Amino acid sequence: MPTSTVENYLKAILVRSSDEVGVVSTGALAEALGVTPGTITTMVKSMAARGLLEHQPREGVRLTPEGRAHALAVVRKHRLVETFLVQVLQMDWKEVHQEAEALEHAISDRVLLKIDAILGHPAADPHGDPIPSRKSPVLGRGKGVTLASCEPQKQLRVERILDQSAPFLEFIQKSGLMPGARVRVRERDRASGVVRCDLKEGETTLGLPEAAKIEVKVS
Amino acid sequence: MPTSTVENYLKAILVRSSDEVGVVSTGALAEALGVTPGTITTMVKSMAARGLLEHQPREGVRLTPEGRAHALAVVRKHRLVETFLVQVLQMDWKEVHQEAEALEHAISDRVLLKIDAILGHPAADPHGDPIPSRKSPVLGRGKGVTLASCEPQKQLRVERILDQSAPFLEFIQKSGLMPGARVRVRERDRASGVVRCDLKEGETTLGLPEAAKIEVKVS
DNA sequence: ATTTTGTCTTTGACGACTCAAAGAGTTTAT
DNA sequence: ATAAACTCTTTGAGTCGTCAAAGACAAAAT
Repeated sequence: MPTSTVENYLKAILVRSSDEVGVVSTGALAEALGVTPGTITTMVKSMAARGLLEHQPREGVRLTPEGRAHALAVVRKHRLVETFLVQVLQMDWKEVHQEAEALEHAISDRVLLKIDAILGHPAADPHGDPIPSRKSPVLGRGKGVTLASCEPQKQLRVERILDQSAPFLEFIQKSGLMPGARVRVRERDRASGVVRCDLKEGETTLGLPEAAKIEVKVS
Repeated sequence: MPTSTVENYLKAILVRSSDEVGVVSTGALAEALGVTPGTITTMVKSMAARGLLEHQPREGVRLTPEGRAHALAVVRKHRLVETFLVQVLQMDWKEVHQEAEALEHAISDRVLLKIDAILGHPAADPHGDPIPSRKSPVLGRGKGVTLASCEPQKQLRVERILDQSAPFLEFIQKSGLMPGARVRVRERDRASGVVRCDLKEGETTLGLPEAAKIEVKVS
């Protein structure tokens, strides 16, 4: 049974292996996990020895089917727990990511099944991130249109928030841009790097990089 | 912040320091925690250095106020989680102890507050163990009468089960001796070591050591 | 083609937790 | 009172996850 450290490594690799080959550099992992590059090399070697991933020295790392399956299970746990914390325990939207970060390693499959059932087998968590089911290799990230890339003036619906940091989520909450909200891009100015949107509660303004973290759908 | 290992040591000491002085031998801890005596000595020294307990070599160990407070917080977490798993997640009575053993180290105080509120601030967990509140030094164990020590023929009510092992809990469940159940000792035979009880569902028989694990109250 | 720069790996070390086995202290028995 | 038995501590060692610093490699610049 992998330790929670190993589970965090698996998750970090999975989330960052979006391209076809699914290779992640050890440097990117060091950055993501907040440890030194040497630590990554050491851990990666031991995980490779355990069959969780393959390591091409100086190239990068790729999950094996087993590693990938385990990583997906952890992500599933994380997202179901987040959903549970919001819907059942009524916790604040911007706190649950941090809480789930700890709980995902402590919750058994038995408990997870109960949670999943109580929630009615949800397809997405409170940030709009899809919840992988027990077998599907789902994990699309940033495939869709965002507030930075959509056509202006169209009626949109917020689908997903691609940044779980507390300050960003707080801004989202304050401005009413949470998943499900209706929104329309009134004006986007490449020169000033500003996006101005209309929504029910009024108007809001944000920078282009921030707008790129809000996935939307024409509605 | 203590690691979960340290929290388990604290809990083990608290639960075993029932007498006045509150001293626990390192041998008893080794037994309880399933590690070798040498390991206990080492850990105990480092915990003493951190101010969580006092260690009289070859005498035993006693929690400091700080250690005791932390131990109580862990026990509170454990018992609230157990109650939550049974009442909200509808989990099986005999599974929740094991689950809570992991969750008690991962759940934040924020989440605990929500759980406590949803449950309506319960005073006891599903086994009848009292849930310490944030300040009270409550932790009586085995103070009351048990099926092995009560007067026969009296109408009793099961208060508390003093053994969380799955096989024992299964027996309790099967025979209907769960907390709250009405029961009467029909006959107790010291020679054969057998206690025979009547309850609504019929009759049940158990050994004296087992009967001593069932705390009751005259009703 | 060399050098520089940047990234990745190796090496030596440490803290937390653990064991096995040897040593020391205390209690009990004879 | 001395030995035997029991309990506790010490010592040496191992695993896991980590760092700092030194070394190796590859890509980019001159």
